[in-house]
Amino acid sequence: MKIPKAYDPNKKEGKIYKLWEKTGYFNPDNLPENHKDPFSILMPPPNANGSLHIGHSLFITLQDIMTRYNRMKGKKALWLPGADHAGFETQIVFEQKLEKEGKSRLDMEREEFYEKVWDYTQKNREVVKDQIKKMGASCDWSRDTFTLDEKIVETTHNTFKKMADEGLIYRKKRLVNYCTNHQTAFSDLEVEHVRRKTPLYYIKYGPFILATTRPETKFGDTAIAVHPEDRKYRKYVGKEIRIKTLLGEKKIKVIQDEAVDREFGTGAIKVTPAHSEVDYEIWQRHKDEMPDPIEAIDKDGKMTDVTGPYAGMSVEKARKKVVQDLKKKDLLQRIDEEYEHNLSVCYKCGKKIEPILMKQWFIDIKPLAEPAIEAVKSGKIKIIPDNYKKVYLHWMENIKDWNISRQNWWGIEIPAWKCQNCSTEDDEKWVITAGKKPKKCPQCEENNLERDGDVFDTWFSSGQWPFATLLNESDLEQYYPTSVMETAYDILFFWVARMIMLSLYKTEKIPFKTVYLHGLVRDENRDKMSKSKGNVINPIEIAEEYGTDALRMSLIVGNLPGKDVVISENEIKGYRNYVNKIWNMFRFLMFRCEDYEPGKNPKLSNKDKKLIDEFNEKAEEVTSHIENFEFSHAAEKIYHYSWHRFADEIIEESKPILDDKNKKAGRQEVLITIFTGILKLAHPFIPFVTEEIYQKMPLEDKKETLMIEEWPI
RNA sequence: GGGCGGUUAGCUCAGCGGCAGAGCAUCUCGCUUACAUCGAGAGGGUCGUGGGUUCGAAUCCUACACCGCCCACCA
Repeated sequence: MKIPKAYDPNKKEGKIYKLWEKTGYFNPDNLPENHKDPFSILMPPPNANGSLHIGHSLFITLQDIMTRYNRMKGKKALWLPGADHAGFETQIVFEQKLEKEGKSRLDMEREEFYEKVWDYTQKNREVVKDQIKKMGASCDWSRDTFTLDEKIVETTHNTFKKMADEGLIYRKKRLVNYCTNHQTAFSDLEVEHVRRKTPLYYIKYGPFILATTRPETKFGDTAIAVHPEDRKYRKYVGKEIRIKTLLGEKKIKVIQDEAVDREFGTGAIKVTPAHSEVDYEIWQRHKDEMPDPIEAIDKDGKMTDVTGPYAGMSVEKARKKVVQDLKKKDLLQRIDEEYEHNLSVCYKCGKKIEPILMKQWFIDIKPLAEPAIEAVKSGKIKIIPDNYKKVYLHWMENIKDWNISRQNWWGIEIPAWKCQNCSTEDDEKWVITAGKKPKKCPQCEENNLERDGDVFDTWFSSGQWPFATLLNESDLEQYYPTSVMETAYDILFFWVARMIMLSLYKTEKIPFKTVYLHGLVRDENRDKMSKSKGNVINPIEIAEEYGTDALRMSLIVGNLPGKDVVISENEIKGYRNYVNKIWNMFRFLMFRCEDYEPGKNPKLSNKDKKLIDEFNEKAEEVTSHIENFEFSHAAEKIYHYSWHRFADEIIEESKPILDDKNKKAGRQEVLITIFTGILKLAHPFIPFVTEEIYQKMPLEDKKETLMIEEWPI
């Protein structure tokens, strides 16, 4: 057998993956009969709107390690892959693409746009699929699921209908986070807060001086609020006072509310329920003392008609003008330019989020949160690392109703129709179905129904991923609840928390037993990788240059749960060397064991036996690390043992022994046994090179693939 | 404002009560028929700071400093 000096991953990996696919063992239904107990992981579906990045490689590697390990352990291992339509995100990516071509979504009908995005995602899906394969993922492609597959859409609709029937869905005009740039509302999670310096304006309101950063919202003022214990304003409380405004005189009531901070500004604030979260809540508490909210800003971020001469102006322009005019009319006391506060911005475009009153669909979330809290508190769901348990519980215990409607085109449409006959402005009559358009309104019995048009927050459907993907009965029975949910810590609330709530609600079972959270991948300078910084490591290019196995090792060693992982090309190069080292151990063995016959069981010396025992001890350690989700330690141990113990010492010591006719056979047996053991232990981490070698090893009872070999110990 | 994590060799990080560790990088020597993508060897650390517990502290407690992250309605 002629064996090249260096292992060339690029030449081999594609072929090896094809071999694995050919065996069919990625699909647990095809595994040999002795694989009984199920093990299941659902892949967090990568977005079908771009290509694989290093973060994907990380989770693919972690999940593949768990899957391959459990498969070798004799489990009926299922790793179910998928792709995410990623509603809002994809719409933006696609709109940017259109913009580059000089086109816009608004030039076409909604159906046409939808079809185009559909085609786009389907193409991308194929690209991503090939890239996942390139990473060596041993997932079951026969169960590959797209988040817009019929069964997922149906499930989503069903859940919505069930919730609506049980009174957990409501549609209400409420203050929502609205991005005037993207023209959609968001849930609280899509809003980011940035620290900004904003001028704080002190405006005269009759006898009051009120501090605000947003003078342009003054047209929406419906009260002045002071703290209940603040004595200095006591004489005004409960009274309507007359004030001079830019639009003439106005009467406004003074109320008391705990939410007012006496230290802020002058201790009295203007209440603008239509454009501020705090103020909205004050209004909720004082409805009988205050008029209805006045909307001064519309969905386009323009001033409304109630603002008189300012109507139609953008918020920014209006603010400048209002400040100017206040000065002119001597209504501005002073400006504090040094004021710093938190500004809400869109997580995607970074532009200011405008809180405005809108009708949206909400989930009454508390009833869902309670069992989700219990599941984690009781330990039925274990979170690794465990400090995230606290983070999860804190969020869950303070959860707010979830706005699930988005004003986008790309996504799953909300199955709700409004009866045009029965609805009034204040009292809308909606018909909610499990997907199909209703024939008539149950009230007026006529068909004058109009679809809502909004789509679901993508996380509402992905939150149902665990049971939606396993819908056929035998899968649900065997693989649900799944064994592990492996994902990044930054989507703990977005996704993991929602999966727990929605799964418990719909199936009355936990969706997974363990949540393993990994960190973000950073460059040598600990910077987050981003295209604009130019520090991205493209996993596909790296895999082509150094091999997927090397990339996988570098992603795993030094990577602890919940912590960010730093990788560099230099490090990857180091693991490329390691992979080659393994290759050369194999080369040495083949060179010196040409006359080795498997299955002969030669007599072993005491020293030989000791070496085997030593390996078994190592294998036990590695196994226990994997069982405890300590993949970094497991990989490091295999690395260290195979290189610095097996190659540096055992092989070196064996050289003279292999020259000794009497001891040779026993030593060959030992070396081959231990090395085969190393291949097995290392397989989940570096599947390609180990498989390539395994295929060429002279072994008794050799399996079709190392993938289904028995785990040592 | 609340919470979490971190601070150990040049870099990335283990170790978490008993002689300071690994990988990468650096330096020296070596192309010896497995491998120069290699081998043999070397240098390099008051374990963030102060206090405490202990026979013994990188490890436990406590205060502080700095870095990072998350949550939060401070207008």
